[in-house]
Amino acid sequence: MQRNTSSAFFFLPSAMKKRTSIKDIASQVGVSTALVSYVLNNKKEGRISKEAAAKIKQAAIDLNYQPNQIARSLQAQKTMTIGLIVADIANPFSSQIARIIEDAAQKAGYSVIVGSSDEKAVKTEKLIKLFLNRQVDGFIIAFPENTQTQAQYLKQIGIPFVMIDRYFPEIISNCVSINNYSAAALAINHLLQNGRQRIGIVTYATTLHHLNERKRGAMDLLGDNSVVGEVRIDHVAEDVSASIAGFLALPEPVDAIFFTTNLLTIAGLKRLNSLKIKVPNQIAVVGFDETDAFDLFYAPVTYVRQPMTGLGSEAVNLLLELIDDGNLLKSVTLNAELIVQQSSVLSL
Amino acid sequence: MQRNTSSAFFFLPSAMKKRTSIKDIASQVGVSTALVSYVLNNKKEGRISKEAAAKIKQAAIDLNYQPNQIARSLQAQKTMTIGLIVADIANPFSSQIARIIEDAAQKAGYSVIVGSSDEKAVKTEKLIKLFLNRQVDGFIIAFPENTQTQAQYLKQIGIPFVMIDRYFPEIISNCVSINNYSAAALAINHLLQNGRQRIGIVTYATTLHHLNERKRGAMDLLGDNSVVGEVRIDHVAEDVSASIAGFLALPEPVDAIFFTTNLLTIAGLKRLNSLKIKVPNQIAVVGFDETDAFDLFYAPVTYVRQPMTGLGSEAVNLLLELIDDGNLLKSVTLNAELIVQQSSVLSL
DNA sequence: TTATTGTATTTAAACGTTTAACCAATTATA
DNA sequence: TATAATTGGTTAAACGTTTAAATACAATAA
Repeated sequence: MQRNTSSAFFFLPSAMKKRTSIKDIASQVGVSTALVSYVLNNKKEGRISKEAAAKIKQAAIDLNYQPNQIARSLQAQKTMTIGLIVADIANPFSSQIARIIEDAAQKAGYSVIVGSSDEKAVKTEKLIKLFLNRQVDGFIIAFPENTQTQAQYLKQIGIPFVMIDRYFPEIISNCVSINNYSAAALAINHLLQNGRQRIGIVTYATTLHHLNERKRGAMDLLGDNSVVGEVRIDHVAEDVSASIAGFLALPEPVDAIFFTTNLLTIAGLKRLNSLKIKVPNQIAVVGFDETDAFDLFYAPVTYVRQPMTGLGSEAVNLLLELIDDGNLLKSVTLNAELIVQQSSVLSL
Repeated sequence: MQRNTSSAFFFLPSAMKKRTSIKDIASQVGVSTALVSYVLNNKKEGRISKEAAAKIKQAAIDLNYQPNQIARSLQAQKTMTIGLIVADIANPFSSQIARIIEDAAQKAGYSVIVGSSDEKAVKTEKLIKLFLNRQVDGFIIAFPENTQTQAQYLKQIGIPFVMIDRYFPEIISNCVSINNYSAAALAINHLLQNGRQRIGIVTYATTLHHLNERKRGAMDLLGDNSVVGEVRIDHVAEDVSASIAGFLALPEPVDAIFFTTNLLTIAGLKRLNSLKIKVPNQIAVVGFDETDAFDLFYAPVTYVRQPMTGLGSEAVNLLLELIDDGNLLKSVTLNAELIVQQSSVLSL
């Protein structure tokens, strides 16, 4: 019985055809695998005969050769892969950043593997382990609360990583973020300049430094006039409603609200809608982060716009530098801008 | 001069510490690497002495051993990785799907590597090549226009893949999508039942079958009463405005508009806003796909809701089945539902 | 005694690359 | 003519796993 390749193929578990390797090219051309590798990688230029090179290149095309990146990674001890951990890839802030990082990484020949932490320390740790096992060359991470241990671990094992958006002031490490304090100040100053006196701040009940900087930036300007509503991350709708209710029940009710994240802003606007509170007439609103939703609100929402492209591309740049020189220590702080729309200005 | 490990470490290009391998465990315990592998993978149970097993497990913990998934992949010819190609990960539809796929894949021990095609055939092809080189075990792809060639190529090389959302009727292959025809019919019937007579359809000028099914589902119900505005994908704002202008300039202007995607809906609402057209009084609106923006519109938008979780998890399930049995041929069609809100109903 | 069976472990090859080191043949140099 | 240099290529090891097959030893059976 004759057993050609196609009958052997019959016995494969799946219908998947075997891919051609450097070995196949070598045996077809009648040279060593080393030579094939040299030719295909343009190494040892000039030290290889034109004919051999031509034959090899042709065979590579004929056989539709595609290098096996896994084998390459194993040998090079480098996977050309970046692990990205965001809070939730379904959140527009995360997905926009992810997109920018994807593009920037791709330009440098890197792929990105993404995971969502859901703001949970355990999930973060799991993802880090998982990505480490997959031998990523470095991480870009938006660390959730209480993950100092994980950040320290990464430092300890010496793998390159950059914190994005979030950071721990007590851990010196590479970081790309905006100046949250002044971003919040921007928002509050704008409200004050537009005649608002009592400004409510809605933020998360959290130890996350970047959010607390936003709160601090706002409160430092408001002094005794500031009122804060704190929202539990797993009770957003409920606690936002409660915060707003609290603001309105004050002897001197608020005439403006500053929300410190996009999700809080959206929840807040929904609540204000259902309370039939007119924006900006009764209450002025300033949000954080860009989303389509803000533009569709009857009074398009004024918001603090983070430089997403800057954040993403700087994070990738920094990581690549870091991969090159593990001892580098560098942080990038960008500035946010205020996009003024109708939700905060009576005259508009 | 003494050269201990820490001084050797000094010469590494980066600050990265070497990870411990199965070989390190083997030499520390004084056994072969094979035995270590057997123990750590719980193979050959009962055929290994308790003491050896215990010593190995302890050493693995002491040395903080983490298996190298790359080496494993090379040997197993399986990377436990899924390649996901979406139109644009920054689009909420894509990122929601991505999130669900990420979770479902993770449960099965798979990681996901994502790429955005930007609706371009060339980018799709690039990503496919890239992911193939990275030896993904299978693909989940939302194919853009004119990528039949790429789909055929995947079939030809025999790698498992499932089309999600988009599909080519002429290519028999595994697919997970909604019934777009009846989804559109759902929207139109609702408008008709609410007394709308002249209904404009805003859709992309495209050969994408799923979108044309939406158009067909709508037009079949409307017959001669239907008017269609077609939007070029790279001129969304401009062409949506033109479409709406066209609808209004008709001898018998439209009293309702059905948008076939989320981006079109958002662009349309912005335009209606700036034209100060009252929704639903002057024009009723039905959109497609869920987004926060719809709820923040002054008349929360009625929309066709795709079962995102269903789509994502079915896609993963199907792909896993396919990886198991490459000859399987199966498609999953889910139904969409209509979320009725104020944008389409006067009485609400 | 020799074979047989079991148990515990090792050997060695394989996965697909890359690359330092080596080798053979030809040409140039002393 | 011997030797060095150049040209064009090969060998073999390595990356970190897995795993079929071999082996070594002890206990049991014939």
